[in-house]
Amino acid sequence: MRSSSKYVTAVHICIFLRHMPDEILSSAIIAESVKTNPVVIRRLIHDLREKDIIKSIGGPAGGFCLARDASDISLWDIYVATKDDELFKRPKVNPECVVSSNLKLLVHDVFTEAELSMKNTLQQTSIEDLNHNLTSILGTEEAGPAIREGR
Amino acid sequence: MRSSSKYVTAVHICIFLRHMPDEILSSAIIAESVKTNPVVIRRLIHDLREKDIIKSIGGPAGGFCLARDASDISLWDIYVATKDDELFKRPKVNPECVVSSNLKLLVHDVFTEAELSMKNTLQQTSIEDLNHNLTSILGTEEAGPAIREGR
DNA sequence: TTAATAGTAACAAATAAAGTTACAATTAAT
DNA sequence: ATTAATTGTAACTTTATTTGTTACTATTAA
Repeated sequence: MRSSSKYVTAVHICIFLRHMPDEILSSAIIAESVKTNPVVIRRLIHDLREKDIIKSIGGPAGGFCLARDASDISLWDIYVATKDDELFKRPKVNPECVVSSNLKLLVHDVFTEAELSMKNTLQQTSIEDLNHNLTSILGTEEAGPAIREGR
Repeated sequence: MRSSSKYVTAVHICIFLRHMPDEILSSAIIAESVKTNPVVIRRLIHDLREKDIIKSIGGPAGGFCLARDASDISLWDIYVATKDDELFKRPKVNPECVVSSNLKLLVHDVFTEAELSMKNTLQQTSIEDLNHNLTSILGTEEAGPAIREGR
């Protein structure tokens, strides 16, 4: 996994779970698909569980599946669930400098507005939409999807 | 400077240069204000120079100033100048997985649209606007701005 | 009771970012 | 011309963040 690709990896996992419906997938299977460690997957899913996007089942034959309908999970929902920092990180404040000490206040409104305008776009695409597109892509290829499922 | 706060630091520098008009500020002075090393400032300004946002003057008494009118430098201009990665970083592709191998294609359009909607917002705020707001903030405080200029 | 799974903490390794040193190029002042 | 202060940039070091790993407890189906 590349640096801080948490969000896109979470999107990957959600599409993956939708694409293999009616199946409970273990962190090991998901980790194979993302090419990472099962613990990394369980950690990432922790955030998605809190927002009721993915649910987990314990015990043997346990694993993960979407917590609600894929059409009810938007890219914005996943963005909110996985973000832990501000969209634009600020350098540490220098109280000696009038620009630095007022910077947060100066940019707050416009940065908030920028994030909200992004929200309007990301809200409009659901995991169901993305899985639908994926199915179309696979359908137009010569070979059937089966041999490409790979895991 | 905190991790990857390049963009907001660039915004800081531009406001700082506008706030001290008719002055050529050295990387040492700017570094003091940002609480970092002069070389870090020169490196950051490199990106802004390429986009004609800041210009540099060599030799003794050299330094930096805005390359064009502050009202003609928007937060979007600075965003474009300083960004070096995609807005949402993707994990490395796993060609064995149909979701991973098609992920870029699946999210490309909506992520591009999200960035464009952000552009619409960031374009509307200029360095002139931010400096104007800063001046208002300082004006409403009890003490005059002079003793707060600090550097 | 067993075994396979999730949840999570603690730690290690890898990667990325920031800071530092050093020096060539430029240029204003003398 | 010489000097000195500055930018530009490369190379390297340090620090911070992210990712990966190990180890363990809790849960639960068989």
